[in-house]
Amino acid sequence: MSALAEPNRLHMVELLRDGPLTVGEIADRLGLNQPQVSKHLRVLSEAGIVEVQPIANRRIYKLRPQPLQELDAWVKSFRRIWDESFDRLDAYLQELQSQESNSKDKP
Amino acid sequence: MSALAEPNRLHMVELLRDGPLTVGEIADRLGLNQPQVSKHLRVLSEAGIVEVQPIANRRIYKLRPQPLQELDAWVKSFRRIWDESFDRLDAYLQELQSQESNSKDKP
DNA sequence: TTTATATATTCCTTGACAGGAATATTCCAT
DNA sequence: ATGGAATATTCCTGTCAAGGAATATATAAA
Repeated sequence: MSALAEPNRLHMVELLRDGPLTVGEIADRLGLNQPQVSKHLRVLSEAGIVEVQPIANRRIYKLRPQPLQELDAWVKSFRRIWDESFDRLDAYLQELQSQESNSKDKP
Repeated sequence: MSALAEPNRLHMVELLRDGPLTVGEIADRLGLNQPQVSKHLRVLSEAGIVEVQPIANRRIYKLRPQPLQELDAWVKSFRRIWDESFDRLDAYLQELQSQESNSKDKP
């Protein structure tokens, strides 16, 4: 997840959403110079977010599905927070209160 | 998204998935000391991921739905990458090739 | 075999950020 | 009013990561 925290890398991922691209193309479209793009792609690659296929001179990068699927699953685990109106604040307040009275009752 | 990049903060968010919690409780369950927890919560709060409700002495933190919804939407925009078998590598290779012959034809 | 193109790597510097320790603040209880 | 809990803030320090410039590597082209 920290690989996606860097803004330029996030942009790269969004670029690659529309299909594979070459290092140079990414650099062009994002207005970055080539070395930084290579470095960022290296990070994305080591995070498993991206994979590379060498074609002659160039290297074509494309997204790997798995990490996105995992992220999707992770986000889904929060669904009930907005699906049902999931507040639990009232419940929690009572919980707190009962804890306090417990510790008062048995000093 | 960079707010979630920090491992402890990610853990906090996962903790809060099960309901609101107090600063002290978060510190206990994650084995962190209180000042760091407050600092991380501040970051999460400024990122809009978390909101606070003061109750007497304590501050109860809970998740806000919106950022998670947005993240969900973002991830969904990548669905076709694994829904349909979305490779586009072949297409892209031909694209590359035609570009090259173009630049050769008009020197 | 030399030259050019595409990409990766290294070195350096700078800025941001996390953790630790100490302190400030706020509220409750006595 | 005073002491004590719960939380926030500040200061300091070390670490790490990003960007720039230069260079290395590999492949194609001449």
